[in-house]
Amino acid sequence: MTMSTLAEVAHIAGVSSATASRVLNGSFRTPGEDISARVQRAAESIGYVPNAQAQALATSTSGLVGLIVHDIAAPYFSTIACGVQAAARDEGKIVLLATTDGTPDSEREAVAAFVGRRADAIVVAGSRTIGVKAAHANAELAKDLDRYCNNGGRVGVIGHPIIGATATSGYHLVEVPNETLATELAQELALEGPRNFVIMAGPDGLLTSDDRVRGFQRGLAAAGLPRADVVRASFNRAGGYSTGLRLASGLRPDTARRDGAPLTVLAANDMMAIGAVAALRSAGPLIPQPRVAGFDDIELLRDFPPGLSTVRLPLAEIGRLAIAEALAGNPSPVAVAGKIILRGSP
Amino acid sequence: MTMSTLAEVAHIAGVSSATASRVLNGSFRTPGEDISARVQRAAESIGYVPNAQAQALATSTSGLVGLIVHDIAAPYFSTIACGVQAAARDEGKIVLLATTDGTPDSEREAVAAFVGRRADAIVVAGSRTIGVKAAHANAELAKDLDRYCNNGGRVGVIGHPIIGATATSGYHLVEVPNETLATELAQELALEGPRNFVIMAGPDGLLTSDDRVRGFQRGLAAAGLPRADVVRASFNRAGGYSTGLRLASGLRPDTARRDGAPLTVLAANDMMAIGAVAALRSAGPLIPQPRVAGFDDIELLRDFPPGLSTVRLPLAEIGRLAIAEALAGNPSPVAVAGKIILRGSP
DNA sequence: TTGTAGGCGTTATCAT
DNA sequence: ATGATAACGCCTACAA
Repeated sequence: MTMSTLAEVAHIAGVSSATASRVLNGSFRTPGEDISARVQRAAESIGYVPNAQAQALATSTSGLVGLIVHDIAAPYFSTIACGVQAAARDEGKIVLLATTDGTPDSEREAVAAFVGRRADAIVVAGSRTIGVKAAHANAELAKDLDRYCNNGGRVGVIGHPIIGATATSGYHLVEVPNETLATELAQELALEGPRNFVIMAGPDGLLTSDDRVRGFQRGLAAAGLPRADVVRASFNRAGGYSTGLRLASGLRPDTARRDGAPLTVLAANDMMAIGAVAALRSAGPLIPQPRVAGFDDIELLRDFPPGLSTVRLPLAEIGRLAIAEALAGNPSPVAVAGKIILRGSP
Repeated sequence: MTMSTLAEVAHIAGVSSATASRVLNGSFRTPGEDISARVQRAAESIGYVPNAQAQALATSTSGLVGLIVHDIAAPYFSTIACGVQAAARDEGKIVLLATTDGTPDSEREAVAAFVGRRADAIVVAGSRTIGVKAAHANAELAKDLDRYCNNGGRVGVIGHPIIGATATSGYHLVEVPNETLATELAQELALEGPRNFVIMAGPDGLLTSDDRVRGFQRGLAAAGLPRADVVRASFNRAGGYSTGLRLASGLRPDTARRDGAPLTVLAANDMMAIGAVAALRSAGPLIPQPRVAGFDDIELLRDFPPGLSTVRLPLAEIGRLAIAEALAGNPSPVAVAGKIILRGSP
């Protein structure tokens, strides 16, 4: 992996490397016409590609931005990544990707890798998890990010501030009104007639999930309904499927709720919702037919029958904002809007 | 973005930077116990994080791998990216992401950026497009990649070799039997009874799409059926939707095919398929009900009713292989297996 | 306008 | 075992 260098170009063109640098990478064309052409030709002839690492070292700006997600294969994150990528390209940055499964330890690793690369900004897209097990790693994560910020690094955070972060500048939050939107969705759904609600959530302590659960409960309360039971599983399709099976087994005709009102599952995200739908369907026809609502409005699910009621989040825009605000150094948090999407029959 | 340096650590610990380097980053613990501890403590105290760029410069190995996709938000690519990411992490590399929409020009840009960063390997995941418009850019792309290879770079390619590439080493191909699998799928589907087949494909010249179309036609021929019409659109849901609408309008009761056999759409990927399903559904109930088959077996679509017949590709494994083979320098191409998935009813 | 020289943060080759 | 010192490839005052 040894490629041609500026010095070689300069040698071929018969100029100093300073001059070569100026014509090839310098912003203003201080050099003269003829010499400039000579250098260009020399560079072209040997396929010179500037060593960005060396440039970064010399200029102390890497042109890199880091993106941390739980799982790039999940549509939620890949859509955010799309926005980040687009914005990064607009800014002439290139993106470093890390996936962490949401574990604070891998998040620390990812941050360390990005800081080591001297990324100009880091976007933390995945929601954090609080709780005793994660407490130490979270504290360390905050410490690492704080130090990065104090050294001039910018971090874009989606949804929730970094827990325990104290740096006074460098953090840029994209606020997502999860709780409010969840409240609205639950209220709308409560309007549709008598239902038995159950909430399908991610692990306790996963902030995004917790926000949405809280919102659902608030919405139900506002509609004069009792608190719903909360069943928890992993925050993805598999979690939705397994808890869906459990629910289905409780819905067999012989164990049907006495009031006969249909069940409505409020899932904390679309992936869980779709898992629940699949599980309920696998249990055969149920009467009354349960309904399922999700959150995020994953694009692929929009065509899914029966239509899933959900909350649309501008995911790509969220990603775009996270990186753009961070790079711009805009101090105040920005908020995005969501939209209740009511779909489906049964 | 100026952080503490090795020299600072060394100064605090009262040793030379060479020694500090050895204890902090050197593989073997040549230094003595006490001095080693002093350095560790010094590093910890100021939150020293080695500058990977400087390390890269000194060792001429960046620890970076590049990934080029058409669209990271598309499940096909995000699943591949997941495999790439996992394999990269196993190798201690970190991944650079670029999205190109499949245009050869952006692909060149991405390659240039990665080469500039001196990536240890580059994975080109998106299928290339051939044709007069792209000819020049493709040639340039091949030239850039060739040079990268000749300088010791590794490139992992998925599906098709780089068009016009001539470097004798450095390329590592993951073969995907698109044509064969398409043939099998078409044959299986032809077995299910009399149908009118139509092929829904991506743009002419998009290699992956072309392979699949060819395979479909071969399968139909093997089943004794005539060549199917090929309708083309963009290689995604939108393309499937728009051509689906066109098909639907040709299927109105008053224009029904005279032989009354149901229509089967062979879509060149799952996204087009799902778009077609949505379009056909939007046209209201049709008799006989058309069927749609896809390709890729996108995970989210597995729960989709009516079940889509499709071809399962081990996408994450493909990504993993592409990067692993490249990094390992394994000279011979590797092939992956696919699997016909028959699902659903009308 | 062009060239010279020093520095960016590490590693690696020497001596010591 | 440790410490100078020279690269690594580039940029940027500063001098010419």
